Amino acid sequence: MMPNVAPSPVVPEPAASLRRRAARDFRRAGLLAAAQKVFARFGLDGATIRAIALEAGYTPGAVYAYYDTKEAIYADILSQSLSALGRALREAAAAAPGDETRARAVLHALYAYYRRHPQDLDLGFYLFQGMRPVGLTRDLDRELNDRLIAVLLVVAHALARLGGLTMLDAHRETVAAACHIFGVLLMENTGRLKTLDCQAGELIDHYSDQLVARLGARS
Amino acid sequence: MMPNVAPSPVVPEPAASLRRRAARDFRRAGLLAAAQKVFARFGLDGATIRAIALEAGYTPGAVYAYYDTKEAIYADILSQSLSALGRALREAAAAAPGDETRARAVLHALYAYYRRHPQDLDLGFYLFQGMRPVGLTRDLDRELNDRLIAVLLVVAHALARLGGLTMLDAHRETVAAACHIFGVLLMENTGRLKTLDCQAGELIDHYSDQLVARLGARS
Amino acid sequence: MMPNVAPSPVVPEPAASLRRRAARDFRRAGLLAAAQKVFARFGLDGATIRAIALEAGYTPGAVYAYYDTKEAIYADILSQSLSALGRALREAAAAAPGDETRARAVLHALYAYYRRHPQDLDLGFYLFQGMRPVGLTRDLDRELNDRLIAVLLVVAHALARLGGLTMLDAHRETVAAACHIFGVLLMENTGRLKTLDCQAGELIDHYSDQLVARLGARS
Amino acid sequence: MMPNVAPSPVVPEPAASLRRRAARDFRRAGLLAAAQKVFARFGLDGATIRAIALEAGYTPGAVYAYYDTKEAIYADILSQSLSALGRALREAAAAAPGDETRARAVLHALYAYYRRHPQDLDLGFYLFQGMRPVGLTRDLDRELNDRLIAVLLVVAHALARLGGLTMLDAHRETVAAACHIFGVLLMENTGRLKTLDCQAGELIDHYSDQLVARLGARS
DNA sequence: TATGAATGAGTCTTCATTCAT
DNA sequence: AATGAATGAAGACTCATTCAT
Repeated sequence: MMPNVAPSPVVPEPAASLRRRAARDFRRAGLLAAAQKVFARFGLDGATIRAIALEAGYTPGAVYAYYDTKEAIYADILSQSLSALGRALREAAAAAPGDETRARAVLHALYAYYRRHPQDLDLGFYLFQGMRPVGLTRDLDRELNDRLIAVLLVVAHALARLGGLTMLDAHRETVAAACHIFGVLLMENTGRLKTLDCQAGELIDHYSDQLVARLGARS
Repeated sequence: MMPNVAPSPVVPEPAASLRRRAARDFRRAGLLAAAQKVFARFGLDGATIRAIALEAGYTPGAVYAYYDTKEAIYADILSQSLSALGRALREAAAAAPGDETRARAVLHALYAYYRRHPQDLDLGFYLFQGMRPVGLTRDLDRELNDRLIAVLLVVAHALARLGGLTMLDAHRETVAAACHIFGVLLMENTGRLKTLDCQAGELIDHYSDQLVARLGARS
Repeated sequence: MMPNVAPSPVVPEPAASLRRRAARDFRRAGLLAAAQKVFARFGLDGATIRAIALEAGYTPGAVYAYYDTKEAIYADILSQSLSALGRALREAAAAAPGDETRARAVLHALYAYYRRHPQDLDLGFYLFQGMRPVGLTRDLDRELNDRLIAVLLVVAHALARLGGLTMLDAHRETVAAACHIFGVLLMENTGRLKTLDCQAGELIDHYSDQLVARLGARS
Repeated sequence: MMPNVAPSPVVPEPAASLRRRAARDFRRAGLLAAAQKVFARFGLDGATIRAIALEAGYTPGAVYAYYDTKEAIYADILSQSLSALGRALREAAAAAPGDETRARAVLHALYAYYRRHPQDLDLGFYLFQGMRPVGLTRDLDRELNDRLIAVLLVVAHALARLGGLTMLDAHRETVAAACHIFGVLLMENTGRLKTLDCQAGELIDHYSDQLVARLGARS
């Protein structure tokens, strides 16, 4: 599940093996990039193995040298997505001058990331529901979960600092905020927000304002 | 039964016709129930015509005597769902003694309904995105939208009363609350909430408290 | 196969039976008319039993009280069509003042009939090819053939008179002319004539001119 | 075989690729042959994807590796047919010593070709009517039309030479002749000619005689 | 006589996956 | 490692026909 990082072997690998492994990882990365592209363009339904393979310059059969299953590709995409999201949040947090700004920035970054990558939300929520006939392995699911927790930790830290909260309380606020943001994104992506004549950005700001006010008042 | 007399269209239908119509509606309802069951068990993807037909004790072809299209079945499920939701909300509103209680009750009812019917949320959000290649008819989409708006109106009324809001402001608060609730449900249904060690009910209550406090303070 | 003519019984039928039979024939005629209408509007492929039944105000099952098979309906349509064509030809022949005019008129009538009823040509040629897995009964096929011969006899008479031909020679010329006319119709109906920038009417006239000139010169 | 060297697009293809392409073409040809066989045996309606696939020794899905669509197969059959017809006509024209003989030979070749391939006429006329709900692409239709025109040009040339006609007049005569020949074929293929006790060959000869006589007299 | 519910065999088409090469 | 041919199971949908009522 962490295909980009070569496992640190206890005994150093022979050079040829290393080279091969590196080459393999490189090609796998290309495949993944192709999958992401296809996925972003055509969504869950359109992301067929054939389409991904072609985008990557392969034939369908070749894909199975790198991934056992279509779901495995999805999982890898999601994994990458969570990494990217983590990076985006950390950057947002780092760039913000004060506690209040940081809290706002982090929340907005969470929204902005999925706004730019709407399909990733689909993946995250609708592919890996755990009850799927052919879902992910437990290991995979757990790993993705851990990754999500790590990501949200960035938010929690920002909120904890702002409100002087315990990490437990900050966690609760973070989850609540995440729910809100994902809810807004869901409504937006499915066109309901337009139907209801509301703007996603305003809803997010509104929520941020309230949250920041509430937490700011505590300290 | 006067079989030789053509029914004059103004007078009530002959008994036989009525009976037949009733029988047909009954079977159609059975089909719908089967569809709902299949749907709840296997999700959007698993709800194939074949599966629905078999669940209802039919062959696939028979389904088309009742619904022209797979989407039509979905639409009917969603339509029924929205009706039921509307009823639930109105009951909740009616049963509540005061403004504050009513606001809380309505929000909770919205949450509770979809908690009991998780797949209906999928339907609502993922089938009728409006941008699907072969989605619903425009008419159907509009009808369902109108229905959703009508349902949310019950919430808006409750919030307006509580906070002395204009209907426009109440609408905005309603949409925000809906986003929150749907976000919580999304996280819960996909198992994320358990992973993150949070309880949906608490999140909803938390939000309600805040909202009620905020609106209650205004009046 | 001659559903419009009640068989002359040796012993007179009881009145009730007669009435019933007449009623039945009447309804069967309605069905046939509906079939013709559907057929003319939607062509071979579109003429489903359901469509025919609905057009006639029946349900699909009812059709089978009058026709054993879809093909039987087709046969009946074709039979009627041949009758109508015969009538048209005889009228054309009767109305024409001289031999030359009559020959021309009859040929033109043949063309004009199928121009007005293009689907009947389809029926005549493409349904009853004799090699079909489920075609017509031998009897039916023979009857239709006899009918066609009778129709062409009108043409043959006209040509015989004009050219002073034996009936055998006239028959050959008739068949040749029929081939030509059907060929033109085929090309026209399938859009080839437009593609090739020719006009059906001119082609027919051209052929008539030549034929009349040739035969007229003999006598 | 130099598998590590990417083929530079200008230089000739590597042998392996060529071989594969040839193999593919071979199988595609096999599929086409199967389609033609099925088509000849069972006609338009009987030529289902399943039947074609089975005849070729494939499963239905495999067909789609070679043809995107059922119509595409039809189009290919027709295309091949038109090529073969063109060849036949050119050969007939080339082999004939004088103008008169050539005109006769070409007309007869047109007849003879479709006599040997009766189903190709069906295809030509009944599949590509241009008004079908889901017919061919415009491009394909146009291409096939152009091909038909090119084929008929061979006939037109022969007639023009014989009669000293302008190409426009020759074209008209060609279309007229084609109508006649197709009409005869239609009557023959559907068994009407036998019923009417006529011989296709004689009809064609008769028409040729007349035409040749008429045109020959002009020059 | 007519209904209308239901069947069953069929239509084209898609696609993840396998496997010999 | 990669190909690409092929499978097999599935998808939605159609329709002539049957049959209990």
